[in-house]
Amino acid sequence: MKAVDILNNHNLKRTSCREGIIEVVMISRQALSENEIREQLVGNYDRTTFYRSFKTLEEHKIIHKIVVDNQCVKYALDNTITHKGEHAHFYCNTCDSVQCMDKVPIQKYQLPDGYSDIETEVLIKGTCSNCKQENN
Amino acid sequence: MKAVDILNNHNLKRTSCREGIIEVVMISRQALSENEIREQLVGNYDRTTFYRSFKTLEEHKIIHKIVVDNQCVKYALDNTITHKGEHAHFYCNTCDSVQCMDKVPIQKYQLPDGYSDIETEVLIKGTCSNCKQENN
DNA sequence: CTGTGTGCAAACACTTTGCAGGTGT
DNA sequence: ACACCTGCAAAGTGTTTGCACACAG
Repeated sequence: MKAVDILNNHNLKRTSCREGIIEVVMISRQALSENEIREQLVGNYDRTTFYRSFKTLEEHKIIHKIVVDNQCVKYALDNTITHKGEHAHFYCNTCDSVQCMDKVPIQKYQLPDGYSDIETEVLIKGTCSNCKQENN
Repeated sequence: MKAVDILNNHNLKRTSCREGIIEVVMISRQALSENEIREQLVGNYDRTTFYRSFKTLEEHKIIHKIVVDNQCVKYALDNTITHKGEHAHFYCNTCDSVQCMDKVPIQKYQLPDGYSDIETEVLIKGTCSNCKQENN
C-alpha cells in the first residue's frame, strides 16, 4: 500500500506534506517526533502545516499519536493501516525512542461494576534492546 | 496519617499550600486537576506556587501525576502513601474524571528479547459507573 | 473553477526561570 | 538567622486561529 493510495482511500487530497508524512512514518520502525519527521522529509513545511496535517491524518485514523510524560509526542502508523491490532507502546528511557510492540497485545482488565471500557493505552518504560547491548 | 505528618516524614517545610494540596488530594476519591484543587483550597495561590508545590510533592512521591491525551493533567495520592500498589487509571470520556483503580493491578507484559521494563502505565478510557447510571 | 491546503503572523495556553521579599524551623 | 517558599513579571515552548494566496481535483 502506497501513501497515495491511503490518501485516496480516505478521500483526502494528495498534498506533498501529507504524502511525505505517511511515507516517512510507514518506513520507520519507530514512532517519530515532528522533528524526526521533518528531517526525513524532502520539502520544508511550516509548523502549522504539520499540526494540521497530523490532525487530519489522525482523525482519519491513518496515524496515531503516542504521548510520553506529557511532553514527548510521537507518531506512528495506525492499526487500521498496519492491521496489527491494539498493542502496547514501549518508551526507552535511554534513547528516548518509542516503539509499537506489535507482538505485545493489550491485556484485558477487569473493571469494577458499572464501568465500561472503550480503549486501553499501555505504555511500558524501560531500556530497549539496542541500548541494552551498548551497556555490555 | 495527616498532611502535616506526611510533610514532616519527608523533611519538607510545612506551608499552607503544600498542606492544603495534600489534604484536598487525600480526601478526594478522584484525581484532581490544578483548578479542581484550587477550588477546594482555602487560600489563594499563584500558579507558579502550584507548579512548584506539585513538583516538590511529586519528587518526594507524595502525589503522582496522571496525564490524559497530552492536555488533561490530574494529581492523586501516590502509592507510597496509600500503600495500594501499582494500579491502572481510568479516564471517563463523559465526565472527564480520572480515577485510580486500586483494585485493578497492572498486568505483566512479556517483552521481546533484550527489552527490560521498569515501569508500566495503563490508562483505560471509557464510561464510569456514575455516568453510566445517568444514561439509564 | 471551487474547495481545501499552506505559510505567515499573531494569539493563546501551559510551564519555567529570575529575583525580591516573606515565612518556617 | 538562615534556608527555602512565595508572588510577580517575563521568557520559553507547544499549539491554535485568521487571513491571503496557492494548489488539487
